[in-house]
Amino acid sequence: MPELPEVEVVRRGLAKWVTNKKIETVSVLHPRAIRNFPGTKKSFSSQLIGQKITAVNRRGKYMWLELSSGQAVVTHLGMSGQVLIQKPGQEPEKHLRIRFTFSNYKNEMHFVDQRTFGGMHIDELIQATENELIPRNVGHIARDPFDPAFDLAQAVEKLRAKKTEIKRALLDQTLVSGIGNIYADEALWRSSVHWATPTSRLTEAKAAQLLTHAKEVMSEALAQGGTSFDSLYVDVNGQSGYFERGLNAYGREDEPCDRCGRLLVRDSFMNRSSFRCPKCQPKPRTTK
DNA sequence: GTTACGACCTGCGAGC
DNA sequence: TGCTCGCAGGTCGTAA
Repeated sequence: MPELPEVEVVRRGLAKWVTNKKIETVSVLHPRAIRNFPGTKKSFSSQLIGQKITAVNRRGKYMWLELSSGQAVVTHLGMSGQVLIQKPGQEPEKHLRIRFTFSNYKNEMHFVDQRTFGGMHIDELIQATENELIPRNVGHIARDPFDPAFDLAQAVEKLRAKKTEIKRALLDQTLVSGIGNIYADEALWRSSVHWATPTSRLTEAKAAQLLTHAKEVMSEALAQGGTSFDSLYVDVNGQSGYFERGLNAYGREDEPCDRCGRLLVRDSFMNRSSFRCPKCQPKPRTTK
């Protein structure tokens, strides 16, 4: 599933291949892929044709192509989205949703998405700070730990102020962005914290450690090209990452804990899974 | 205002 | 062999 490291791998690939390329055609093949765009498929295309891509940026799991018009094509990969650079004339992918061609680049850019949780829309860029433009609809997303302007102390304060369980807070993109289910479980394992621990019970030091571990594990994943469990996450060339081998908790039910040897367990959490070591990450006595 | 939870969606694997 | 059902999970809208 694409979380921050996976999105960053894709962003880097796109920045390399599509910066300064001029959009010639845009074909929307599935309406859900542009469900956050208020116009039609035709108006989506017509607004983009002739525009030059000037940069590719990211905040958390949101990525956007900056355009010469001052607008941006905002992209979220959802659970199964991919952005691929493909040679023209190749057999289209089964779940190809949007195809871009360029007037000054022979290859095509394909947005492919099996589960259609991802999508693209066109947005206006607004001034976030003196030197920073972000799409209007990304304004509510907090800075991620890789952002040079990320403020750890402020993030710790926001996290502890939230009256909820720690994992729910880690997944809240308005507090800290980029962390999804996999890296939340990994950060919690590294910090020996149970997912249901109330945020109010975390000391400042523990909350800071947790966010530091989240950044650490995502940095390691990024260095290995991201985490892949299947063909659903690949870079712009269709290559999978290797970080699955580096995971200590996620997806490792009934395997021994790398720290103490106890068998890891899987809990049901928010209609999804949470993996932990029952010895290193015991259930808190109270969840209030 | 804040928090919790269901819906969205498709492919795969398990179970019958 | 073929069918049904549960599971995967990020985001958003709605209910409490």
